[in-house]
Amino acid sequence: MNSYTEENYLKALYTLGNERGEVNVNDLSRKLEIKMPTVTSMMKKLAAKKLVYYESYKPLKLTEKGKREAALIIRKHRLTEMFLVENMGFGWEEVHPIAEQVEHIQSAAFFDKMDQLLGYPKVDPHGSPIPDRNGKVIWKEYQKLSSCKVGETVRLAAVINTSEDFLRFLNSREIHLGLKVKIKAIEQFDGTMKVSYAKRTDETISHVVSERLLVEKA
Amino acid sequence: MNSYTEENYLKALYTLGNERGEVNVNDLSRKLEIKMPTVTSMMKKLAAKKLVYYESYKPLKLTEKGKREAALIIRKHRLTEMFLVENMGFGWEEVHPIAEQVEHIQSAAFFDKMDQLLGYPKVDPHGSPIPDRNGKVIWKEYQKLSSCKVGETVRLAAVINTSEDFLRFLNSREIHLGLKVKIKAIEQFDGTMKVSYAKRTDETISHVVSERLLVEKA
DNA sequence: TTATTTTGTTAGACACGTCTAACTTTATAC
DNA sequence: GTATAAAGTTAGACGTGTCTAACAAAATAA
Repeated sequence: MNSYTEENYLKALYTLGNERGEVNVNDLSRKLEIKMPTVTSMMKKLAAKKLVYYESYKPLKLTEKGKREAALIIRKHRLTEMFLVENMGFGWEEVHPIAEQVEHIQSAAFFDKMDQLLGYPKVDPHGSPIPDRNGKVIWKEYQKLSSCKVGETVRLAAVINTSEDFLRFLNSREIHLGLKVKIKAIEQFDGTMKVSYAKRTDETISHVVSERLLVEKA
Repeated sequence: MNSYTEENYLKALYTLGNERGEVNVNDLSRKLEIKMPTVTSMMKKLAAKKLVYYESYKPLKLTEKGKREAALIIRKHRLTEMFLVENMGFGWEEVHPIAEQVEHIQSAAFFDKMDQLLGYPKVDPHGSPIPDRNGKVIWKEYQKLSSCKVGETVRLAAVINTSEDFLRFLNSREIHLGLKVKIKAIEQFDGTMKVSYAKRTDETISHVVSERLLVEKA
C-alpha cells in the first residue's frame, strides 16, 4: 500500500503528465509546494516501488503500474466530488478540498457505493472523466470555446480550470455544464465573444475565460 | 490543529474514560496497539498542548479542552456512521472502519451537511449519542436487558459492543434498534432469557448477549 | 563558446511517531 | 513486609517526509 504522501505525488505526477506531457522535478516541486531535494528523494522511493521511471536529470515518467494507481486515486477523488454535488447538495466550487481528503480513504465498498448511488457516472462535476475500476480513462475530445466560430451553438462539457474563484465567477454568470451557448460575434483584436445562453441574450465572454471552457457541438 | 495521530489518542482516551473511569498508560497502549513508551511520550506532548493532565505514574485524564476536542472527533465519527447507514445503505456492522477514517477529515461544511441531511440525529446506528457542535453529549440512561424482569416489554435502544461479529450475530437473529422485546422467562442458573419479538415468538438470548443490549421501557 | 541562470542532486539536519532495552516505581502475593 | 510481578519511564535508535546549504549538470544568453 502507498502512503498518503506517496499518493499525492502519484496524483500530481499523473495530472501534470496529462497537462504538459513532460514533467520535471521542478514542476512537481512547484505543484506540491515541496522543495526539490524532497521530490528527488521521493522519486527514488517511488522508482524502487516500480511506480516511476527515474533517471538523474531526466524527465519523470509514471510506469504503467504508477499510472494505474494514480488513476485509481483520481477515480476516488472524482467520484467523491460527484457525490458531494449530486447527493449532498454542495456547489461544484466547494468540493475540491473535501475530495482531496476523502480520496485517501481505503475502502473499496465506500467508493463502490458512491458509484452505485450516482448511477455509474462517467464524469465529475467539472466534466473531467472518472477512471473505471481498472484505472482506464476514456477522455472525450472536446474543443475550447475559444476555438469556435461565429454562428455556432455549442454545449458546455467541461471546465479546464477548477479553482474556486473561476467556478464562482461562472456561477455568477449562471454558466454550468450542459449549458447551450450561441456565439453571436467574436472581437478579432482580443478574442472577446458575444454570446447568448439561457435567458441571457447579450453576454460577453473574455478570451481568458473562453480558453478554459470545453464544449461540444450542440 | 491536532495531527491524525493525536486525534486517535484523544479519542481512545475519551472512550476508555467513559467505559472505565480511570485510564492508565497500559490501557491506552493496549487499546491503540502502541507500546507504552510511545504512549508516555505522546501524553507529554498532549499535556504540553493542555489536552491531557499528565503526571508520572498517575492515571491519565483529559482536560476540558481535551474532552471537547475528543467529543468533536466522536461527533464526526458517529455522524459518519449514521450517514453511511441512512443515506448510503450500509449495514450497521460495516460502518465502523470507514468512519474511523472519515472522522479525521477537516471540513466543518462536510459534517454539517451530513447532520442536516440526516435531520440532526441524536444517536448513531448503534444507539450511541452524537455530541453536539460544542462537544456536549446527552447520555440517556438505559438499562441492560440482563437487568430486566420477567413479563417486562422493552425497546432496544443501544448496543454496548459494536464489533462486526456481534452485530452480524444480531442481524442473523433480526435484532435491531427500536425492536420491542417481551421477556417470557429467565433461567436463574445462567441468566439465559426466553423472549419474543416481531415474528419470533420463541427465542433464547444468552446472558453474554443480554449484557450487551441496552433497553428502555416500551 | 564562454558566462550565467536554471534545474537537479548530495549531504546532513530535524520533527514526528514508532520501537527495544534497561531501569524505576507501584501493586500484588505470599 | 519482603519478594515478585506489573506498570511506567528514560534513553537511544529508526523510518518517513520534510528542510537548508553546497555542489553539479543542463539550458540559456551574451
